[in-house]
Amino acid sequence: MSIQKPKGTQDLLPGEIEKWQYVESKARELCQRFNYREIRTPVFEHTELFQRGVGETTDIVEKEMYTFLDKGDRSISLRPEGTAGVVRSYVENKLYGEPDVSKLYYVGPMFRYEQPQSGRYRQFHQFGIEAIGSVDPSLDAEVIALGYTFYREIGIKDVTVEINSVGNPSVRAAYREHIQQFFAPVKDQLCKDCQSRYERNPMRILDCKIDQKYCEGAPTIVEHLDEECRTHFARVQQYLTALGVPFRLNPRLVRGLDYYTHTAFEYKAAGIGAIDTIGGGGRYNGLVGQIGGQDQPGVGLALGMERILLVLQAQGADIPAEKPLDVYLIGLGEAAETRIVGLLHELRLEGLTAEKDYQSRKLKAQMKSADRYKAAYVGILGDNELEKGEIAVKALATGEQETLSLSEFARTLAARQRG
RNA sequence: GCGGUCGUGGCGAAGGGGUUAACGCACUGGUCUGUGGCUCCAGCAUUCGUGGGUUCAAGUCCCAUCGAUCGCCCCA
Repeated sequence: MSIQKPKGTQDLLPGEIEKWQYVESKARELCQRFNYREIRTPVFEHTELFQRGVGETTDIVEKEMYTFLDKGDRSISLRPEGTAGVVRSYVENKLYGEPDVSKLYYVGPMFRYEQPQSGRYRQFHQFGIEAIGSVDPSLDAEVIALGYTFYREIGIKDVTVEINSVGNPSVRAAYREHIQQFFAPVKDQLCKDCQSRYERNPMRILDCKIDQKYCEGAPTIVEHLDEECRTHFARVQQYLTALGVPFRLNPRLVRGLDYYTHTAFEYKAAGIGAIDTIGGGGRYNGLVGQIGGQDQPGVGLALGMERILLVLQAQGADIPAEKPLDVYLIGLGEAAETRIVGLLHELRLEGLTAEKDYQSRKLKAQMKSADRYKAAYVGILGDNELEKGEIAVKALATGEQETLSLSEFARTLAARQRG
């Protein structure tokens, strides 16, 4: 059997790739307006970076990483998310030495070893931003607003923004105990998953679809925030309102990465089957220090490209397709075919999109081909035209045909197509 | 890691033990000695994901395996 692509990966072929290019170009353009600059970091890093950054006990690190030993016996992992690498680079390149907040964005592949399903792949792509160097809640709000604006501008409808505060480490430790106490009496009635969540990540029980009945009246983390956390969260909400970003408080929102502090948020939209999260992020004060830098607070987000495209498709959004051809050239006979090659190049140098046949097909087949390419013009050159120094030019849309002189052919069509 | 469904030409899809594997789309050629989109005609799978088994006989039944897809966990 022939070789197939690895499970959970995809080939993005012409026809599909245009959609990616559209979404990516919108992302870059938006980042420029918000003054975020691109950063490209390796797709693999030392495994330790993710263990320290993402967190030893997270699902991502525990069971989803592509980890291997390289020839120097170093443990290497394909990046499962973007933040750790960006923060590592921030530290390694001493970007904290710069006077302003570092506002960075990235677009690229991430890797997680999971069973694929709708909207989930082993190699998937994220567009993300990171703003490092400030605790200002207006920065949290800006990050959330950028994501929201992005969805709006590429044409996704009905995006919901959910926010929560997950406090700081000491708030969270205290809250964890509260919630364990709350569920302790019903612990044995909880579903199998929640029984393990009880130890590992009790906040997740609140998210469970099966055990909702036991969740009523459960303490929320928001009720347990200390003064500093509460103030920060309130300010973020004020700024979001000022920015015109509608949001919903979700006291049960918990993210799967350990590094979040204070603000956590997710974007949701329907259209990907069982999955509705299309992006998320939060603040990560403490992560930079954990990775070994002089401590700096940060906030960021990551949006799933595949999920964006799935939602766009589900909503029937029209995404720019491939561009039609300006000119298709047909040469009849050896002399004409030779001349066609030069003419084709002239057209291309003039900036037009031009093509010819490479399969020695009949005139009729070449016409069909031009039609498939949606060519605006077909140039037909035969012996009789060649003798007169002319070329027959047919406009496919109208069927009208004219004769142009070979010397001004390229310039004439270029002028028309540019206009 | 676990569970459901599915794997037949470039694509969509019939066939559910019996001699030559429907049909549609696309494609190629002809109808039209140098002009596309329409019509009509012709051509286009020594073979049904892979491996093994049952049988006189296997796309068709059984097992395994790989893959796709959807779901669980978790998330993008």
